[in-house]
Amino acid sequence: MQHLVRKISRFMPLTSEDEARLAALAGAPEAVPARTDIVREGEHPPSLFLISGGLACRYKLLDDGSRQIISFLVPGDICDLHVFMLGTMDHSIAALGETKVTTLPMDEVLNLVATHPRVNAGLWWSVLQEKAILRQRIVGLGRRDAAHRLAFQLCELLWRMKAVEEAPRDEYALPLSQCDLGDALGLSTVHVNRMMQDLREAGLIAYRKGAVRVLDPDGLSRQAGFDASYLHYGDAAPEARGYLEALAHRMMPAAN
Amino acid sequence: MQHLVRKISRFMPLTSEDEARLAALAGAPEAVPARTDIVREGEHPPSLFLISGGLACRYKLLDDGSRQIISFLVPGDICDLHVFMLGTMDHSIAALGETKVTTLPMDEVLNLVATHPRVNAGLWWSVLQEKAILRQRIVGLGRRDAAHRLAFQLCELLWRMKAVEEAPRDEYALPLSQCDLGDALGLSTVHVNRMMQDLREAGLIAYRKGAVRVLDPDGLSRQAGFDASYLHYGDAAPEARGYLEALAHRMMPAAN
DNA sequence: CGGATCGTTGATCCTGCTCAAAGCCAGTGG
DNA sequence: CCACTGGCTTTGAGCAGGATCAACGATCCG
Repeated sequence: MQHLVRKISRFMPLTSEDEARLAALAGAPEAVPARTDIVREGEHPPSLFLISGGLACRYKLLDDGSRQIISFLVPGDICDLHVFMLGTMDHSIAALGETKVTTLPMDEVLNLVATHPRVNAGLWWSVLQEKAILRQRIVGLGRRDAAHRLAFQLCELLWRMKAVEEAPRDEYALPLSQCDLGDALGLSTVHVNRMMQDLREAGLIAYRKGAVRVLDPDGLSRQAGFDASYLHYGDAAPEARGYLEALAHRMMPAAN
Repeated sequence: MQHLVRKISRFMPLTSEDEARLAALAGAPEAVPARTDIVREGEHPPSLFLISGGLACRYKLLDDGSRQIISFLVPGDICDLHVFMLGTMDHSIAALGETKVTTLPMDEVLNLVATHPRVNAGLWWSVLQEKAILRQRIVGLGRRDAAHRLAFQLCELLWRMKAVEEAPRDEYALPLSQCDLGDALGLSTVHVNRMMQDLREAGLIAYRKGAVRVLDPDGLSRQAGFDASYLHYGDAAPEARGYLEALAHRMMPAAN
């Protein structure tokens, strides 16, 4: 839960009451083994799942058996926030390495967001950030070559991990095979391997036992054409604050 | 504005008051010439722009001068709903053919969604639908070949156009060049041309003067591997209704 | 030790890109 | 009315980024 608070705080500070109420939602983290589905396409999960450790991914399987990884979920990300509104999952979510998942009861979350506008805004902001990440991935898949895509992905994960304080000294856990990476980047395993070697030989990254260390963040960013502004950290709209105060006043006249 | 109401109604019916209040927001539609930017990357638009006719796209330009079209905007889509919360646009939006744009004053929209939970839900639903469309596009770009991508895109636009009643007899306006289509599908103009010919020769579509007629929707869907469920029309979560009623009660105790 | 999974390397192939040129309009101006 | 122009489509030929296929080494684990 601390991860979620950190992520939202990157956008807009929460009050200590907000944080306390959020923390009160979370049950005990549950360990999900590597390569296990957390939510499957077509289901309608009864609660929300918060990634509180490890790494997961959204993916779809195709008729021909191939798989496309749509996005990665890092600690602080919520698997199925959208089933607030949508009936069924249109994709699956799986743990990549061993992953910790915290269950948040749907009705309590609904109650919390109905009474705590900053929490509400923070959760919706994370939806918008995810959307921005998806857009950026489309650009990469459509118009960048393999080397750029890989470097970009490593940059993005570095920034997102840093935002939740999971990348000390520019090093973060990346518990996935080159095959997984290929499924995410729209490349073959073999080609991922060769690109990875290039990055290592260029002295930009080191990779050992499921963890990446970015040796030269600036160099890697330059090589990737990476500009973190699409992640919108610290980029709240001026209206958002005013809107929230208005909402807070409307919803909780006694408390304000 | 009628388009937006139709789109939202595909998800959850609005009351006649909701519709009236929405309609009251809209000023006169303004014509934007083809190939003109509506919103540019880096800006922070002061109002919301609703596409009320024609066709627009979100896109990013890359350092090397190439362009990736991220998604298409059909009538009823809102350009910059996310600047509710995010400070700056991380991409641009341009009219493809001549497009009609209606301006919605930000503060009035904020006021409306604060008091009309069904409208609020409908707008957020459209954000979630857009997200689902982005995910599907990632799958296409990462793992489908050129023929599938093109067929899929034509299917998606057909379904979205039908949802806002802009595709009578399976025909809809597609005012863009094959170059634009290539920028959307991650293909070269030349290759789009050849794939298009294949579809025509297969008797699946006809294309003349900026309009596509889908001659065999089932055949095209089969060829594309298209399954419309990701668009989530008519797929509201059961919780959504209960949540909305609770919100409505909380926000407007007098009105309910 | 045997088996499974993953990383690495080399050889070959193919989808789709690039380059180039020619046809096809629609608009424009003489 | 016709020549000219510019944007778009169409076609052909050659090229290349990355896929595919296949094999081998490394590591882990029962």
